[in-house]
Amino acid sequence: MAILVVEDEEGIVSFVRRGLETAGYQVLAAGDGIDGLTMALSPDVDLVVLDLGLPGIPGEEVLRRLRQRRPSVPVIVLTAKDAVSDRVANLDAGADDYMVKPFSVSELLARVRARLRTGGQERGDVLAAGGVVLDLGARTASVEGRTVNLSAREFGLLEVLIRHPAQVFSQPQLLDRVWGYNFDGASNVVEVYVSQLRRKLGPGRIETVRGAGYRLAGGAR
Amino acid sequence: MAILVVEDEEGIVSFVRRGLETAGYQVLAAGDGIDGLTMALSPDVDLVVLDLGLPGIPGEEVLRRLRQRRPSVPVIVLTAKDAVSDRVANLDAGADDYMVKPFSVSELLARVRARLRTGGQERGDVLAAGGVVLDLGARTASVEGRTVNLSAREFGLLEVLIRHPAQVFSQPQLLDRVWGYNFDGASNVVEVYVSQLRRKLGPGRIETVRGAGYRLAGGAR
DNA sequence: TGGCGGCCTGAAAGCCACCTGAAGAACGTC
DNA sequence: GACGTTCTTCAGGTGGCTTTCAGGCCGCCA
Repeated sequence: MAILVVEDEEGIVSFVRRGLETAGYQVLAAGDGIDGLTMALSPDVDLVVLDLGLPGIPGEEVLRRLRQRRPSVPVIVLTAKDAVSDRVANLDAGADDYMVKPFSVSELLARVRARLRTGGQERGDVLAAGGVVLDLGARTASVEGRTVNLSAREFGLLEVLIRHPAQVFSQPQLLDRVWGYNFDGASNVVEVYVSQLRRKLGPGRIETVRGAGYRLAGGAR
Repeated sequence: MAILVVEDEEGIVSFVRRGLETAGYQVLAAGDGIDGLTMALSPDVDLVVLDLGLPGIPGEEVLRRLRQRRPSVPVIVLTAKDAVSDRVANLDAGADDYMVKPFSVSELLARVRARLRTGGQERGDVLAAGGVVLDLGARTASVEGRTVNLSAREFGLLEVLIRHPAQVFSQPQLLDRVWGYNFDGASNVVEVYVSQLRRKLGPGRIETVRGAGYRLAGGAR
């Protein structure tokens, strides 16, 4: 886990650095807003500790720009002010948490942990196979990083397939698992939904095994 | 202040209990992970002392599940291991503090006090996600700096959603978490409240996932 | 090569999940 | 007890999703 500290006071940087490194984090530091913003845009940075009292660009501006480019990275703001209105203003501006100077290292650590825990990736189980990623908690799907909108049935069908990559499921099996029907042979719903899924996922993701059923292509991608 | 001790060794339980009760805390005890998890989910419990060397469910699993349901409760972990990697692993897994056996009662008390001081109120009194800020103390929400006041139900619903940004919750799940119904089936209260919340928060904050439930829109802040 | 059966897919109809205004019931306050 | 607020139920309306249907395609086999 890499944490970026954007702070101009040398003393605070070394003091924070020691605490974070002891707790097992990798620490990067930037002395002003420009450097801070540049470094914060790197995907290697998992969390940002940002001082608002920076020389040059105001910290609020750094925060705003960072939010535009990387909306999901947790940011903990350091400030000297403690008015409630400031607090709310900062949270509105995109900070995830807020600390007033002076602060203790243990307090910082607690907030870092809390942010990496909840703000980071609190997602339910994520399934991935054949270049397709299914987030069961957020109910989203993506192919090669591209987000795909799925309806309930489409999602259910893909979930069954992705839970058992490369395994072939017959139409009756899928009808049972996805639709809950125990009966009825005269419906081509499965075919229709496979067709729709293929259109959304792109070609080559779902394979037909003639006379047997369908499977998710499991190959390395 | 009620503290839950999850520990299978009788000796340690009575020894810890005596220390905590002398210091004025109310003490609950559980002998295994299942009981521990059940009791820890009660809102009466203000802090959890968790032994990782439990019979049955591994303590790490208890910790993980507890974090999903009650992200804000402070947890102090007891363990026999002292490797730095273990320590980091536990903190990442959701522990707020960490003690290696054997330990002294005074050390435990110091850590309990520290946790109840910082964790008790500081954390979790303001939540922010998806452009919405929830002030748990004032029971208000604000969107883009504009304050909106919410009724109890509205607040409860929004709190569940904002604690798990981008996660989709089904109507039965929300009925359970916000209304406490175990089951009903024929009610559209959730729909009505989502509708009211949308009116107050403005469009685009709460998304409907047809056939699955609702979620707080993440991303753009 | 022709025929058959399994599979594909566009389009249309029906359904059902969801939305929302309104009204009555429950609650708290004075 | 009267009032205002909040909670819940109800009913009508809407749109997206699901399913069916029909026609065409394609692989397999005689």
